[in-house]
Amino acid sequence: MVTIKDIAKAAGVSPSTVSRVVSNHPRISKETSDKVKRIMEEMGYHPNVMAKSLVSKTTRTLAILLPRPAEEMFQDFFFGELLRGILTQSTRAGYDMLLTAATSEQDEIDTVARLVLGRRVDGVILLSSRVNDPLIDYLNERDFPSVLIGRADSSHENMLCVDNDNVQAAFDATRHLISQGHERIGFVSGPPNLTLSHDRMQGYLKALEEAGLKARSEWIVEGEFLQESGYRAMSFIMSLPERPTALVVIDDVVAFGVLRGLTELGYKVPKDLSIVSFNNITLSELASPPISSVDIGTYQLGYTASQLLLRIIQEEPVHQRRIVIPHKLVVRDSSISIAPKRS
Amino acid sequence: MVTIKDIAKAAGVSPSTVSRVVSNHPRISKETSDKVKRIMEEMGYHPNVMAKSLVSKTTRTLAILLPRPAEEMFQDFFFGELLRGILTQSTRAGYDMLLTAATSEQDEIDTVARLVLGRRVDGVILLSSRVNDPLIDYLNERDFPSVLIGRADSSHENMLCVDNDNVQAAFDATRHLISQGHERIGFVSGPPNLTLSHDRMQGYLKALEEAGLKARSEWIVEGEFLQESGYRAMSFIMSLPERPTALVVIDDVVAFGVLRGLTELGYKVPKDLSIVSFNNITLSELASPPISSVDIGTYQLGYTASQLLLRIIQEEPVHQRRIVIPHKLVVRDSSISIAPKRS
DNA sequence: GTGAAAGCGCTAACAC
DNA sequence: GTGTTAGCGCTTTCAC
Repeated sequence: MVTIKDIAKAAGVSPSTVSRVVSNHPRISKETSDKVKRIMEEMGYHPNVMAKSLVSKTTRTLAILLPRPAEEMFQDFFFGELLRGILTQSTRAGYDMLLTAATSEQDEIDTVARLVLGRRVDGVILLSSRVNDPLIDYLNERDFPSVLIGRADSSHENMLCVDNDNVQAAFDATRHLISQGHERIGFVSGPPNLTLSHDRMQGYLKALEEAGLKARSEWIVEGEFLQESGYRAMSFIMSLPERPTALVVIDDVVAFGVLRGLTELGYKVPKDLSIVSFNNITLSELASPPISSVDIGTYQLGYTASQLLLRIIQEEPVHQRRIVIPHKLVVRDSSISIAPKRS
Repeated sequence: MVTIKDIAKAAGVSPSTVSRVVSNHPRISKETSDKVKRIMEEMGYHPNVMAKSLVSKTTRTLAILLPRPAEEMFQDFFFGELLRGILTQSTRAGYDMLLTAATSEQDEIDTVARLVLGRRVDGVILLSSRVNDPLIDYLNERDFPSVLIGRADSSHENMLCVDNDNVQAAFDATRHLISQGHERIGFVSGPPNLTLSHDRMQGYLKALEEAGLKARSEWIVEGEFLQESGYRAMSFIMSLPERPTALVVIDDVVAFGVLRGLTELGYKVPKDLSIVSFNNITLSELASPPISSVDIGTYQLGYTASQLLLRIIQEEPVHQRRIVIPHKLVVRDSSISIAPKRS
């Protein structure tokens, strides 16, 4: 392994001079600089990252903290897109990304403690936000540079967030169904401890209320971000004596489960049941029928989060503690009523 | 930031004793150990990762080198599953994962040089293998611990690989179509510089040859791992005066593009064209009709690669330089002939 | 402009 | 069992 000393010796200068050449120190003569650079090239010198960060106290590395259980996330295709957004931005800025997954709740805190207190990374990006998230508490207490993709609950007002307006998004989705003539609309939600589930539920309820429609608790089903979850929700809802004519579904993968179950049972979408969901992954366009979905700007969510985090780390001024990425409802066949239904 | 010295001072021992306690050195008295541990707990001590790796010359970090362009990979849903396999195993072993993407070819070498020569990571996992890959040369020359997910070409015999038997997999897929009565079978391939494309092409050709069927060059189309690529391939093939009755497609996403195009044009699958593809992502089961696909054990591919790499790093004996993960053809509606066709 | 020296936080001989 | 010392590869005052 060739070190700064080896270069110094070969160039007949001191280690500090070599160090200065590497970091483009202003008052270093062009000659020495050129000579040292040539020798570095010849000897294949590369600075030792660990030694550098030991003294500089920065790592030029960010951590991505995967939600637990990570399985769901990976299965959800929009994760790849999110990752791509994060990676593009941070690579461009010269930062590396560390991917970490925790297994248990305790392990989650331990992992982040190791990264934060062990000065392993300069900042973290949190994916998915739960109500009363202990991780957010931990990071907040220590003032560690971090940004959340999602919304922090009210006890964490000063947490940096990149999020969608999920209340509005769900409102829009529900309004759309109402505009198609539906009056009996159900909601298939995700895990109740996620702020995401909570927000979308609010938007759904708000739209119903504004339209003077009543929400019925048996038309609201909670589950996971998994296909099976959609399948189960569908089974339950279709077994009700009084069924909704349309469904707002928390996630495309879940909607796919609903769609699949309906098809198996011989129901037609949108004729028997209309569907609108969220995230607009490739899958939703490819389903048959194609699923109407709210595009949440996944790539931009990741890209912006990474950008915001770097701004904090580099102590640049941050104007807003919460950045809202715009959403857009993409209407497809799954929610277009040919003949609007009446209750 | 609380360091080993602070603990030493507070406990009235020397820094080395604290270091020994941290690393569970055998000959340290239970009393001091307990006392030091208690104080560490109280003061919230966590070892500085950088300082530790500077002296130990290990980082307990592995790099995942994303293929370029990474976009394709991310869009391909099986990437998430692969990542999950890698992450599960390495997290279990106490290693962190660094995710890196390069932009240009030169940048690719620079990136890996920085990681390798800068002692940033202990090993790398390469995703996707190209013919004559300069990265593999680079890593090989320096004897740097690395594992390739895929097959290295013949000039890199000693590269560690975790792979499928892609020749056999494509052979199986093609045989299946032949057994369904097809005699005119086309192949939609991926980028020609990937060993993967090459291997699957070989298997396809071999199956045709064994069955005494002739391969026709206009029935073989190369593209990317993208849906649009499948769409284009479909357009081309369906515009031929003499068309195949079945298609082997390099990847599920591409097959999806083919399927989608066919549906748009009013063709029926499998009646007008049968399809078999590879990877068996969730999508293939969900398509209509569901797509027959070769399951390549994606999770296991990632898990095993990570395991093998750690074995190398820890200098444990490695019995085989190439581990083959078994594949399995999952037959679905897209390739089941009700009425076998004759040319 | 460049060199000498100290130190980042930790580990690992070598003493005793 | 535990302390002392040197040093991992680098940066950064402080001299000159």
